[in-house]
Amino acid sequence: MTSTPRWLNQDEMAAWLGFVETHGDLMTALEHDLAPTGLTLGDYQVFVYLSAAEDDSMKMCDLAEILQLSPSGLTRRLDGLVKAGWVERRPSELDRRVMHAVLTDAGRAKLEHAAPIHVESVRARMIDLLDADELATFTRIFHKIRAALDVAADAQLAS
Amino acid sequence: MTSTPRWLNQDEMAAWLGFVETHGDLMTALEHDLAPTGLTLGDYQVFVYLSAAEDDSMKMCDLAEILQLSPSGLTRRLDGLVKAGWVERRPSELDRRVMHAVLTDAGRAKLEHAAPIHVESVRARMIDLLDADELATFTRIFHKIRAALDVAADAQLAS
DNA sequence: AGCAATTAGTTGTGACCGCAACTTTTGCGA
DNA sequence: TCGCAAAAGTTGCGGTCACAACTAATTGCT
Repeated sequence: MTSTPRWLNQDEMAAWLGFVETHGDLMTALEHDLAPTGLTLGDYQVFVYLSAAEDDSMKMCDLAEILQLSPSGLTRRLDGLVKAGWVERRPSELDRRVMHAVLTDAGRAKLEHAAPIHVESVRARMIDLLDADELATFTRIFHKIRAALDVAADAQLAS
Repeated sequence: MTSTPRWLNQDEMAAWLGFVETHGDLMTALEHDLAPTGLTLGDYQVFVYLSAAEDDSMKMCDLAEILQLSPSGLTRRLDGLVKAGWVERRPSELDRRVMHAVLTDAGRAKLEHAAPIHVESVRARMIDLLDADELATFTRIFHKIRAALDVAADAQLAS
């Protein structure tokens, strides 16, 4: 009953390999650009989401989900940020299971210093390379991929 | 002398976040699809490049570069494949510093079993979602990004 | 030929992260 | 109200990987 595999043709292979191989190098370059600030990309992402949240504060579980991190992964990542004095843990008063991660003044200062550097890095290595059409197509493509992943996850859940 | 940072506008932010966030989920899904074969994506990539090479064999340093892995990273990854009997280490006869990684018969059988599963996974989660124009744009975008990375690396080297 | 610089690969060390197990707290159905 | 399932977070453990230091072999320059 198995049909012949629908192998990738040359164009499809080029798209796939270009994507996979370039992603790694791009992230390495961004990490390198950000390094002089003393932050990793992981640190930076925590700052971004916390600074965008109400009271510079988020529940651990929400933060873990948005960062695509396991609960234990987030615990360990926060350990480093707390030790550096950039983030505080604050127990919730409403639900004593919940911990909030809160950006400190030092953390906010660190972010404000790093943000222009990181934005310029992302622009120079990706965004500014694309014209308006390319940007729109790029966004649409990943939106489609995301949607398919979500559908598959729902189907998995329903089984 | 510092000018106002050129923050990302809404469209640019959507493109960037869509890319970063979706990549992680996509890779997780591909890893999950491949898991029933007993292979990780890392294992699979070694197989792909070895099977495409002359004599199913590659020098460690070439393999490390194409896999975007440090020398030590490749040593450890091969350790697992060798232990499983899928790959052999063979010293070069021309240069006694060099080790070749060689696909075994068991490794080739494993790849031939896994390949259709992985290809279907990549198609379902990405390639088949794109029309011809999108595929071409996608390829062109990552080609641009890669070229910019290479230029930057050359400039770094020349300094 | 002979010595220095380079190259290939491995190992020690430490960072990061996921899974599973566990504790504490909350929510819900009988 | 009681009791059990579910949820939040941490810790132990194992896997993966990069950096630095090291060994062995080759290349190049004199």
